[in-house]
Amino acid sequence: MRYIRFMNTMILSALAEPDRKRIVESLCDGSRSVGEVAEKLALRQPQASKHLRVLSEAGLVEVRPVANVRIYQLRAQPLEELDAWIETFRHVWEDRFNRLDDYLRTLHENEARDDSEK
Amino acid sequence: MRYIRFMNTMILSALAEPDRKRIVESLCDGSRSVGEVAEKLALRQPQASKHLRVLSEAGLVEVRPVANVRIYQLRAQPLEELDAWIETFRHVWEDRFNRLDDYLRTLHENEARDDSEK
DNA sequence: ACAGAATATTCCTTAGAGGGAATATTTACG
DNA sequence: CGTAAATATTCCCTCTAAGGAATATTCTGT
Repeated sequence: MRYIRFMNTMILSALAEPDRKRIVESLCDGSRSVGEVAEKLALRQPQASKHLRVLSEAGLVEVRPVANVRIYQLRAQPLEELDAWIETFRHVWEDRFNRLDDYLRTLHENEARDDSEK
Repeated sequence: MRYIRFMNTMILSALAEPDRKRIVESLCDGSRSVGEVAEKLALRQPQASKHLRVLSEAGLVEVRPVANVRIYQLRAQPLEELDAWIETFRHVWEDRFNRLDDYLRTLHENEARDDSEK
């Protein structure tokens, strides 16, 4: 089976950390400085910085230095990739025939040894 | 800020493990027994079993015993949740005004101390 | 060049995840 | 009931990730 898009697990593990997921969510409505992120999410500055680093290395955010402040904002690409990847599974929750397929497959499984099915 | 759907980080960390992500992808086109999963992905049986357990606890798959075989298949709900969650960010890669917004916000940031803006 | 923000990094420690190997469990079947 | 196949679990070990505290770095303004 072939998948349309490449989906890096780095993105997923970056998002798998609760605080980092919160950071990403908080950046959803605009960019923020490290201090703002830390304050808003009640994180200590070093932890905010570390998390933002991981997010940055995963490509989920990008930095922009402004005065003596660093503004972080979401990057579109990995989010789009994730969206495309999950799209691959859309049929799982839309196809009504999945259950039937699986049922037939189960029977097949069950009688594979007998080789007696169609 | 409020988010439409609840998105469990357990789902994300389950998917963050490369082999587990492969398992999920391999279940995309139908259910499979543990043995099939293990063979197809060149995993040892115990590891396949352990990974499937984690996926199961995250709600990503469900089991169905058939004969002396256990058939695993994807569950729709968490995938749908993930889709809904990522949907929250759609504007990030669609809005053309994001950059402008961010630029304005940057200026705001820069002058916040002066308290000179509205 | 200096002082003081804002941010990044380092070091240390700890908790948890994941693999390997061995073993337990379940189920079908004779 | 005993055996064999399929699967789950346990134990042990290692490696990495994450937090805390302290410190280094970078940038701005003077």
